[in-house]
Amino acid sequence: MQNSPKKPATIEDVARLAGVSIATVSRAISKPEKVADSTRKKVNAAIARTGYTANAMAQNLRRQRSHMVLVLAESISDPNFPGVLTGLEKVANARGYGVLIGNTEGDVAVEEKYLRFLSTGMADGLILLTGHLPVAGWPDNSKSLIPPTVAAATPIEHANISYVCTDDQSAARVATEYLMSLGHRRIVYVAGPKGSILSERRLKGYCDALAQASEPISIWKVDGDGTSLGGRAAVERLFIRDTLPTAFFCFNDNTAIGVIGALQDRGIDVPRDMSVLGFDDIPFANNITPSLTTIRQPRSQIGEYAMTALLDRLAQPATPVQTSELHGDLIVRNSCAGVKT
Amino acid sequence: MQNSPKKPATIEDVARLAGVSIATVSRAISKPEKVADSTRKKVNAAIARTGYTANAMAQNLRRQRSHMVLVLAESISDPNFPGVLTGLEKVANARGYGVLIGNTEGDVAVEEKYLRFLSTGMADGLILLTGHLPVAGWPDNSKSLIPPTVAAATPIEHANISYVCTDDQSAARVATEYLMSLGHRRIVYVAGPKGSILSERRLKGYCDALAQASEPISIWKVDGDGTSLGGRAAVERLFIRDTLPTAFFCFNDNTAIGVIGALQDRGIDVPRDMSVLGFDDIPFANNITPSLTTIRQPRSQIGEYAMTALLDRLAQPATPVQTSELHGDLIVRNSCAGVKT
DNA sequence: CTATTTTATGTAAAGGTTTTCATTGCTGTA
DNA sequence: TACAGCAATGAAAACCTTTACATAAAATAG
Repeated sequence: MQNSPKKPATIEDVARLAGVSIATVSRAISKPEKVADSTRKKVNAAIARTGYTANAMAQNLRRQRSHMVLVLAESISDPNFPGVLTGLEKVANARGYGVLIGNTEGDVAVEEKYLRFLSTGMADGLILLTGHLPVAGWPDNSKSLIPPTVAAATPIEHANISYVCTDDQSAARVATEYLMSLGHRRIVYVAGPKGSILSERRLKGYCDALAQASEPISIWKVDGDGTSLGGRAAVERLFIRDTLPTAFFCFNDNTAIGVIGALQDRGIDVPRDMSVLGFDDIPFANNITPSLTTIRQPRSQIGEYAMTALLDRLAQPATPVQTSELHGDLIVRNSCAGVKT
Repeated sequence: MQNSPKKPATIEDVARLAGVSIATVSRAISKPEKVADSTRKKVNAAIARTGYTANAMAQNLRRQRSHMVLVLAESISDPNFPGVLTGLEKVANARGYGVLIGNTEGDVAVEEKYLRFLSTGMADGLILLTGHLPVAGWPDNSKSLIPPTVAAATPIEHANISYVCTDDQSAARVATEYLMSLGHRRIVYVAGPKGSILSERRLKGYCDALAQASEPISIWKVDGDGTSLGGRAAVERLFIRDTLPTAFFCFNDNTAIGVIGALQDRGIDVPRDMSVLGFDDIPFANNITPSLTTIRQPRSQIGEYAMTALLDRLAQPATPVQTSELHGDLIVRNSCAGVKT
């Protein structure tokens, strides 16, 4: 109720009001059992009266910890991002950490800026959603100290970096097997961006499934770029040929949506005439017509695991680098059907 | 090239190496013109050799500024969020500020947690994307100091808070006029969530347009909730009645997508039989069939304006509270057509 | 009742900057 | 020649905590 003071209260104000030393106030807050009941009560009363909150910067400076984690993302518009971030935030908050987001848009200069930021000590750890090291050779030949790092959603193979992502290969195998179980034999894989590790991993699963078939089925891969436009373009290129596939397994849902759109434009009914299967289970997968059969990435879980791995490492630097591949479920909706006889 | 040191270099290390005092090092960095050329060169060399980066916490403590802004969002999955955030980040980064994101999911406890966080001084300012004050009565009856605040995307009417958002009313009027120009006279407004300020603002614009018509057109409003399911439900309820609308103006694109889906399920062709118009121009608006005619919210611009307003206020506390309503464009695609004769 | 341990508190250093103020050595003017 | 003014630098205070160490008082053991 006091008229708002110009300056926020410091620990010294509290100490004076409570008639104790600042050390006692500090202890009353952080190690209450170390302080006498009566004093603790006085201190708490003083805190309440002054509206005191400890200055985080002073704490951080003293403790040499910022209790912040930097998340570097290629693009926050990526439909997978919100889910992963939710998971990241959930465990970060639970453990008293804040989450800082850096949106790089693939710009190396921006990445470097965030790296410098990191070296100012404003963050204790780094989560990479970019799928690559911030700068070539980092951290090995970097002058500055680098903090614990974990890659999420897209794996990064590096001795010093844990990663957690979907088990793309198994999931892609399951997806392809599902199409095969519907009778499809001409299944095309619409790939992701050139050089995408994720696309390679999914391609492998697709090949695995094909290899297991009783009769031989040949691998059929066309290029894409992970966007719906890329999906459309893939369809256009395919229709120049004589033989057409009966099913599409797409690198991701965006691609699948483009494929479906292009097929519909050509008067082809999905799933009656052709089947389309995606990957990701983005929020919109259920909103298009036909609703999309796809693999669900456990986004939130990926975030939770990644942050847990990072914070464990922060708390206990000796914790070994570990990688987890999480299971992705096949979500059956209406974009796949039995092959036309 | 030196073997990585256990501890990061401090300003003292640099000073020793350069043979000057720490004050000079500090000046050489922040006010280069205040220091002799020869010394500056020595200092820079020392900085390069040590790989020194100033400890941000110590700087912040001393300067009483964290150079961080907290962005409180209801949900980072909101399709408008990435665009706004991009704008926010753009100007924040350009002006040396970091952006911290708090995802409240509408949980008051979480909001309060972030508010406490704010009062620790870890952020200098607050951007509210939530559409409401963090806690009832805040900041008026709050004990703790509250930092400069601006609301973005959803206006908050408060004497102490600037806001920047789309000029919903004008945009909604333009949208409705467009439908009228196509010959529609039975236009239904599918509202947003109960009590949504945004929905009210758009409703007003819709009414404005109707009021201007040469012949009287009656207002027709049905409930929705801002989701595609809400849109579907609205259609179901509508089809119990005798008279049907010829056009839908929807609170947002998600609603519109639900409406289109429900209409298609009933065998109604959009736009031949009925027209549907959305609001937002979310990334997916172009990916559905038919592609969605809608109002584009200038998301990135909203973010830029909001952050500019906040940082201006931070730099110059006397800057008056100001509100901006930005123009939203009508994006004509394929979900609206002339009324059937 | 003394000697020892335990408990509660205070003092002061440390954490890494920025910035005010004081000092030194010049340059140029009277 | 002396002095004002200026440029370059350094010493030290301030920012606000946490915590190691010291001290005093109280409890326990012998």
